[in-house]
Amino acid sequence: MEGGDGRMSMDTRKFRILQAIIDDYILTAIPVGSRTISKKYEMGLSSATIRNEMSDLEELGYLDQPHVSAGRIPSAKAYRLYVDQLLAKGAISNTDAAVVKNYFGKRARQMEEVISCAAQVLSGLTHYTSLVMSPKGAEQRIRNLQLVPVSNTSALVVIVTEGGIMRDSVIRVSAEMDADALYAISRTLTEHLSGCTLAEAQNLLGGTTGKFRTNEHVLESIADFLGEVEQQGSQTKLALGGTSNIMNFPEYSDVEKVKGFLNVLETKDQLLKLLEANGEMAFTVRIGAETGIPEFADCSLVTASYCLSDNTQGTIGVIGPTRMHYEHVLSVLGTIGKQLTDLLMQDKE
Amino acid sequence: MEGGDGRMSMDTRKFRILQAIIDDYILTAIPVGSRTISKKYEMGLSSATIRNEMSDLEELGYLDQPHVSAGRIPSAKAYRLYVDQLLAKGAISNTDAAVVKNYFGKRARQMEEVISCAAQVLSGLTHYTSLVMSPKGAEQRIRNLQLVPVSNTSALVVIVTEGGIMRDSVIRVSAEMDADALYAISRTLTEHLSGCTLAEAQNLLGGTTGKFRTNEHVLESIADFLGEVEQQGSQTKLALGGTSNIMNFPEYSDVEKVKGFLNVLETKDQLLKLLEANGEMAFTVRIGAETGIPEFADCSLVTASYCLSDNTQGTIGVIGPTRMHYEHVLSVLGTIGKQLTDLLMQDKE
DNA sequence: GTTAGCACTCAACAACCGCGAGTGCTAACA
DNA sequence: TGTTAGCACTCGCGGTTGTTGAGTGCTAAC
Repeated sequence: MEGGDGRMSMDTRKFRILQAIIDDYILTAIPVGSRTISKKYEMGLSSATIRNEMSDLEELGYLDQPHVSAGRIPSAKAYRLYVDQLLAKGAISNTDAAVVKNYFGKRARQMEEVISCAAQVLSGLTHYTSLVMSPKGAEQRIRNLQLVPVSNTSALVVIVTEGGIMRDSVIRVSAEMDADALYAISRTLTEHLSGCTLAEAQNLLGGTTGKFRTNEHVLESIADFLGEVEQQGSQTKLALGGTSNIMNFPEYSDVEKVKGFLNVLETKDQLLKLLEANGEMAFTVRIGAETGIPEFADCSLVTASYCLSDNTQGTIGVIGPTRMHYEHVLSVLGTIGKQLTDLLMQDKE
Repeated sequence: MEGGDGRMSMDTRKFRILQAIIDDYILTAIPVGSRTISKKYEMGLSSATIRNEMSDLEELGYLDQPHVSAGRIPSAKAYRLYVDQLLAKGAISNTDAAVVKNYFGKRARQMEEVISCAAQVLSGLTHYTSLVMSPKGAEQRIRNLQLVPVSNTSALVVIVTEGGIMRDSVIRVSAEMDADALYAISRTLTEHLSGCTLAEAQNLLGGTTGKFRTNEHVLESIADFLGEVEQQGSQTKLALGGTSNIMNFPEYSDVEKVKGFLNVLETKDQLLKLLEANGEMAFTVRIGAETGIPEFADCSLVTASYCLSDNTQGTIGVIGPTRMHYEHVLSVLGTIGKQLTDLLMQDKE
């Protein structure tokens, strides 16, 4: 057979047939037979010939057969080939950036809002489940700290860090402090703490009581708050979008499977691990078992990264069935990633 | 039969039997037969007698029969009776308040955080889906407005309103403003605007340019922001918890039903309408069709209210299958409602 | 190398059947 | 008069069986 003997390989015709099978299966989710290929996709070949090729493709590991009298479905290896070829070609078309830009409002906002908005856009455009992960909070240095009176006995602590990230919290203050007094404290604190990391600032406040001329209680509260902010900031944020989209695919017509899927999404640590291992690749595609999560056995995870500043980067991704519309997803991810980078870089200034 | 003739009514024995049926069905979700009742629940009556009573109960509309050779299931009317009697009895036991209190952190926080945290607690304790709605934002009066420098060309606007609700946003400012300049503006603005509603303040800023000694661009940005806050604040916030809990119930072992259910949850307007119509009742229970939403046909919605201040109240609620564990849900709702009221009242001061 | 033809396989679907849980009715009983 | 045992009846459920049809692999002819 073929070129002489037993050794058979992937020629272009086989590849074209495989491509057709993948395309059809992505569209319909039903095993595709030789007749379908020879008729729907004009190959100029009879079903019998296709059949022979399909048999070869199965032997090569690119096709699976659910049972003997069913059509073939692409194996993970097939998707891998398909995706690699897609990425090698490099020409990932760009989704209309204007559309995307429109989704995000115009205002600069808290990181969390941006993250969650991006997740909405991403799942809206792809119809899959989306993940958006903020960068691992690099050490934030304080730029400004200010107390704003809220009531007679409480004030709002606002912290602005270099990353442009702000956080606030209410603390109690003694009644005799008016706005000016609070401002005076704010100035002093900012003077001493600006440029410090959150941890340093916390130590500074905790250790040297009396150095600042105000009552200790307030300093203590602020120190506590700094600790909290640091903890919160250092842990990466994760937003999900379109979690129920998975139910639109016949692969998940079983409630138990859906439950398993959603459970994984809810326990975010697993996801974080998955998203962190991104490397410097523009795109990462994990197909089926490559995700390492049993519940995602017939899902693929496609991720891309965006940059917050020169050294910190976040990840955006999409989860859907392995028969995912990779080309479209890659295109959308690329566009939104770029968009997000722009948005956050400018925000920082 | 019974007391003379055709006219039959609900005596205590019938009631006890109905109660047993409801209890059993809530527990098992399978139609309950006469034998089960006479054996598992010690009535001192034979299955034949129970059978007669069940037949009567069906005629009275309290029981349904999926098909002739199956047991009976409680009708909506039965649940209604059951719940009404539960509410009349009044003795809704209190869930351990300490446990609940623990779930909420200690710090005072933004309304949204509290809302979403409450939803988590609620679904965690009940294993149903939970809804927490913030009160329709009553007109908020400004208490304080402050600009905090973020970078050379941008500042954070912090607004504190009487409700204790704070909001922030970044605006651009000209480069020559330092912290003191911003503080000066803040003082002036606070002086002029404190006590105003957000809308009034917006008008004031928009109309009388030049009255404040600073560049118009900043005032405009602040005015814009005020408008946004007002709009955001006036629309009620809604948080959900345990949305995927519904899949734990055999009533929703069909993916299509689950999808329908989750879709309703995602289009929040329907829910808001449902939650708003609460009245002054401590508790509201809507059973099956009473919800007015077809997708909730075999769900019940139990709501309770909490108070933010004397005149504004929010709603918390739970959605689960009609065979819901009402007693427990009412108890948890009561406790969390109280807890929430405390938390927010104190926060306000 | 390609293709028509044919025998074969096997999931999906429908029809069927027996089991058993549960009922309603009747007649006997306290 | 209310309660109960007994019995015939109903009908969903689970398992089996038969049929159909899509799809294959193989062979032989082109």
